[in-house]
Amino acid sequence: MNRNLLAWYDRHHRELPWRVSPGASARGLRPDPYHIWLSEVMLQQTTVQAVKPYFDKFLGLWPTVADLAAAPTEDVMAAWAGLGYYARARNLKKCAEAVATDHGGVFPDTEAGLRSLPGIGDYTSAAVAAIAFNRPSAVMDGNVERVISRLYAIDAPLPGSKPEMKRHVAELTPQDRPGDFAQAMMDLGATICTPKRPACALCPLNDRCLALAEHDPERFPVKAAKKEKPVRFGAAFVAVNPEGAILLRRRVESGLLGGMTEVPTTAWTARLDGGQTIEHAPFPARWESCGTIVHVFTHFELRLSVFRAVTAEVGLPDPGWWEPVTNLHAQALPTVMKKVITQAIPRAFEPHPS
DNA sequence: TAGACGTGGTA
DNA sequence: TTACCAAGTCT
Repeated sequence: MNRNLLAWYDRHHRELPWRVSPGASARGLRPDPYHIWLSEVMLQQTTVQAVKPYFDKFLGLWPTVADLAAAPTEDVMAAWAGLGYYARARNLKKCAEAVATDHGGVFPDTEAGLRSLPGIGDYTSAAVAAIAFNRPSAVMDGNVERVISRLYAIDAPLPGSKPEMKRHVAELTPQDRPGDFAQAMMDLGATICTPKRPACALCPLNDRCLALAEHDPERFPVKAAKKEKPVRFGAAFVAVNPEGAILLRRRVESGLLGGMTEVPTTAWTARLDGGQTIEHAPFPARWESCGTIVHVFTHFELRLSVFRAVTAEVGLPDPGWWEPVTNLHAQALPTVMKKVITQAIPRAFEPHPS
């Protein structure tokens, strides 16, 4: 089974910016642990395509973990803006600092050592240990869960079935080439053993897949039913001053969009109850309605009424600051806030003639 | 332990 | 268009 999978990986592995190809790996070339760690954190709940430009940007800005550890947190948050799950960026910075100060700038080379660092959980510690250090750790992400659940036709629903699946992964993981094995399982899940319409005819494991034998691989993995997504309402205020700057402020460090930049908004409530009016604007002004934007988060849908005003204000409000519209691209603005600002100022994020 | 936590792509 | 999904972690 491992021989089939690794032979398939040797021929069909994906070429990725952070990856050392299996041929080079066989000649003893190891990937940079910093690159592997950075890519793994970015890839948490995120697609390869979305990660690639961010990975390149981060390596350009911070070529080593020491550079990242020394960077201002606001710069890291701004560079991460748009990638989502911003706790990852906060923990990324904390982890880099821990590696720099507590580990002499060198990543721990064991699963347990990695697991103790901020933002590194069961999956990432196993993945970095296997891929960067060739440790035979049991690497299980969503791809591997799908592959395993089909190989063994596991009827018990996720996430309860995780321990059972992890035992199978551990038992399958070879002492030889464990890093390639982990990447092979994930590539298989991403390209062959896909959620919909898996390409079983091309699968190197199709001779031992119980789900295929049952003629319904799409039935796996079985998952617990999800809950309905609630709707929340609020208002957002885009103030433009005479110098062409807009009023921004920083969100608190924890929770939703923690540490990111926003325009002033009302609280986001479950009902349109009158708490979304211009009385809640950061200051009195001739606020004009610009319509609404809708943004869907993981656990709720947000509908924001957007207002715009041109003000005579140039002084520094407290809290907050005036940021030139021409410099918005350098801010730690999450996507929902870019939507709000674009609703009020349609060309705000277009390139400026200089 | 189950909920919080983003975003963009695909069918 | 709605629904699901993508290399999870933290509390």
